[in-house]
Amino acid sequence: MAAAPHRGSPPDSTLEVFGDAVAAAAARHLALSPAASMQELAEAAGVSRATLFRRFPSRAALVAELCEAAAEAFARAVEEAAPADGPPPQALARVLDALGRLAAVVGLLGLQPLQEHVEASLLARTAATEEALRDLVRRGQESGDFRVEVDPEWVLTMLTWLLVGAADGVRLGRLTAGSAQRHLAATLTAALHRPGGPPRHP
Amino acid sequence: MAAAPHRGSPPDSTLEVFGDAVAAAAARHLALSPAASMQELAEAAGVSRATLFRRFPSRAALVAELCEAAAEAFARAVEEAAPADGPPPQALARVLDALGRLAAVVGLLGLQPLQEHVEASLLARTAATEEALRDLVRRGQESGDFRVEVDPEWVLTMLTWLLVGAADGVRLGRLTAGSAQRHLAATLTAALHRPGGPPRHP
DNA sequence: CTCGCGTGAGACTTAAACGTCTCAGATGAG
DNA sequence: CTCATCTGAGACGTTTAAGTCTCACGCGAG
Repeated sequence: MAAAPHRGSPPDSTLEVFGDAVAAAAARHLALSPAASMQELAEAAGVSRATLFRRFPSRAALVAELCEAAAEAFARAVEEAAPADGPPPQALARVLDALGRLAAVVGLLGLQPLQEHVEASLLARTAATEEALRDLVRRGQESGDFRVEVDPEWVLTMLTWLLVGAADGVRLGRLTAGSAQRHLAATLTAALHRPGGPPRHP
Repeated sequence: MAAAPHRGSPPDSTLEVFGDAVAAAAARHLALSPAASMQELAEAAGVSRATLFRRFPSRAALVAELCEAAAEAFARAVEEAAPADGPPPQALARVLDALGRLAAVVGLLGLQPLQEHVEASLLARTAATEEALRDLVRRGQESGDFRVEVDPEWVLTMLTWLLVGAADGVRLGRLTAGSAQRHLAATLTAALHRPGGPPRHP
């Protein structure tokens, strides 16, 4: 009987990422339990299995749609943080702040086993975003703010997997969302910033 | 647990972790493809499905055994690095060196979806190891070598997931095993070490 | 040569999940 | 009131992979 419990103000940021409540609930459950069946996902979303199939033609389509929404959110967050603008340290801070808030939402979806072509499509969607982040790293290295010995590729790896780790730590109750976000930012900052002094512009 | 067929000189470090060649091959394939069927795993190991079932009574048993071997290797590597001995910076370096070499072997197995009780058993096995690592962090903080604002819990999270990330980066061809290991160590070191000066012992 | 052991091949049963379909009840608009 | 629509419940067929079993082959030991 509980179709759409629209109450006062849903503090749930997954909603705005995944569009509707069913998708959001399914995403949450799928993140905790990657092998969940359509039955389980329907229960988690509070609808019947039939309704879930009406909304998503197949399980693969469901997973693909959720992962694409997550990738989209990731890409938009980075874009809005404008990594190409202003001094690299500040740009990095903006990016980390934006991504930290996404951890709980999209982190664990990164673990989802995907079909080949879906994974390729996701990589294609985020390729430009990743390149923008690599550019930021290189820009900071040229300006003297960031360590030159850090591979931009490793920065992407850190970003991706520490996001997942933050989400997992929160899931296991080992970290709070706030502390995870702070530690994520602090770690990336420490890894990138040169220990000595910031810039020198000859 | 069958006997180990010791032949000439296997250059494959997965062998010594997983005991026999069948288990090692299955582990490698399972890491790349977490949803692989017994058919696929048998082919990857170069044996028939029947033989795979003779070696492992069920798929769950296979996954459990591989993950337990990985956890065992992780725990042993940390123990042998003696995190409680000597100055914290050196102890940390030993631990990171040992774990970096394990990345390719055990990293991706951490992603495996496990049954509840198996996961619990793994966590129980590694609890002491994790506590030893937390102790190392705290010891370094008390000695003034490490930043006090870093949560030991976050260090474990970083360690775990950057290990996975390193393995994944190598799998995707984005990083080489050597560079991944170096970056892993550099990142943890940068995240932990105090930027100013090492110790002060009043 | 012959025995015994392990392996590969493949048939078979079972279990679980996917995906389709139908039908009855609830709800809201006109 | 009536109709259109959406939903839940559940039956149903299909597929896929797990797990079991049998049998024939190869190979080394005695």
